[in-house]
Amino acid sequence: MQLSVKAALASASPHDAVLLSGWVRTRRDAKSFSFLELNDGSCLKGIQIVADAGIPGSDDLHKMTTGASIAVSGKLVPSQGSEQQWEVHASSLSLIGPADESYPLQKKGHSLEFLRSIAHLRPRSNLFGAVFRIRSRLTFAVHRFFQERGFVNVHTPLITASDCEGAGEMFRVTTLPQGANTPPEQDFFGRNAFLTVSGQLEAETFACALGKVYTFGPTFRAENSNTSRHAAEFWMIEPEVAFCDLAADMDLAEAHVKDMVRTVLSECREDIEFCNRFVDKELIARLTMVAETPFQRLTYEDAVAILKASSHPFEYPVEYGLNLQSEHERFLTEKHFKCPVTVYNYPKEIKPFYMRLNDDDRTVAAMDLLVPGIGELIGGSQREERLDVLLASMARHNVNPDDYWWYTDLRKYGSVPHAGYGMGFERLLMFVTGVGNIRDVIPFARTPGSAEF
RNA sequence: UCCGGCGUAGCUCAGCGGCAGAGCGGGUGGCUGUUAACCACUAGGUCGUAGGUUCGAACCCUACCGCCGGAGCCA
Repeated sequence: MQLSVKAALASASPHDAVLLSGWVRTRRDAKSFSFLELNDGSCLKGIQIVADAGIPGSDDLHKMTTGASIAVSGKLVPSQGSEQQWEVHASSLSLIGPADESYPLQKKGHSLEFLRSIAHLRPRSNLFGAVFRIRSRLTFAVHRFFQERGFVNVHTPLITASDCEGAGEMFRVTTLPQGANTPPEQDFFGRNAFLTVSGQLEAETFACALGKVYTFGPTFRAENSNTSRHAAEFWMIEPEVAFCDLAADMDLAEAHVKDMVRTVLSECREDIEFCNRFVDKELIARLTMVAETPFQRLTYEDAVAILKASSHPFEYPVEYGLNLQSEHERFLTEKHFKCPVTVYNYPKEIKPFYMRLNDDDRTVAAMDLLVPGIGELIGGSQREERLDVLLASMARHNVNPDDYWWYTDLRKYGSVPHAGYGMGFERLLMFVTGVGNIRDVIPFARTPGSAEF
């Protein structure tokens, strides 16, 4: 019977004939037999293979070094060793693909920086195996969370012609030859085109038809930002809900974060425990707190008051009308409240044109959800649904309404209050694994000056 | 893009003006129901690149490249 290592380790009873295949992590030879640790990626742990000298295939044992791929058939039996419940007594071995002495992964730990330089091999390490199994499970959980609540998934375009969505520099998409000075009318789309920085505006059109929608896909930013929390290509989750105000939007965001955290705690336990042991010793305690504690919620104005009243020495000034800096956000969530915090109602001057103007005429219905260790995990808002107010806001932000005729149309035909937010999927992964660099939670990171693999 | 730090063996690092080093990993041999096994031996180097200072540079200076941390922008 062909078994994954995960299935073999979870077996309830011995088995006379099993077949496993995977990669050798380590081998220890005795005179008359060898121990092999076999890992196939199905789970964190490997299974111990006991191979007596002389069985079919044992002539190749010396080639079954760390990194080699092999197939093993034999019996699944209780282990005599104290560190595992089951092991396989091999009846035959088969070397599938050897790995010579240049194989770069050792049995012992490597730095994350080195593993980044061998991104094609790092999923074979314990940490990256765990991170990418969690990433997969969380991808599934995102869809489950929204589908269970009646949301419709929308595939918004990756190529867009809106050239100023207010979310940073964009990559241009063109088929024109390099250096050509051809007008955009002669380009592939008959105009300038770019990789999307957000599916929000398109998602709004679908929310104003299907009610509750979400997008979950890659987005692109051509910002030259060189930090551990930014990538040029990253995945974003963007729900958009019709007949929804900011309070309900914040409720959804909080439920969403809690659901993601509970998912990894219950469905990725072994991998999360590995992260807790080797990445961040506070991880499980923090995630448990997040799953169980209500999030704090306060206005931007109250947040500024708290920051001004604190004796904490901030590098940047705190003043109403200025953006909260990273150090301010982290003080609120890590030091002051010691739990996730949602800050809402920001001054209209520091937020984009599409956010709904509040009755005070000074603030917009925006919210940022801040979490310990990461800072901003979610940014969202109630959208401006009143055509005249939206047009005034566009004018204030120097946005040409003609470029957004389809967006303003939504306000002309059956306009409704609606709201949504964006959650960076990699930021979420950093938060639930404790991994400190975005390059280590995405399979092949694209950052300024770096697109190897 | 700005500020700071770091580039020495496959990996992690020490050496900081006078013979190029250690641990791990690799190879060879031994030993052992072992499990980051253990013991012995052994191979392995353009000290990031280019220039400069000096009798002499891995070490001091300059520029560039790369990486890391922080900041800005944001998710």
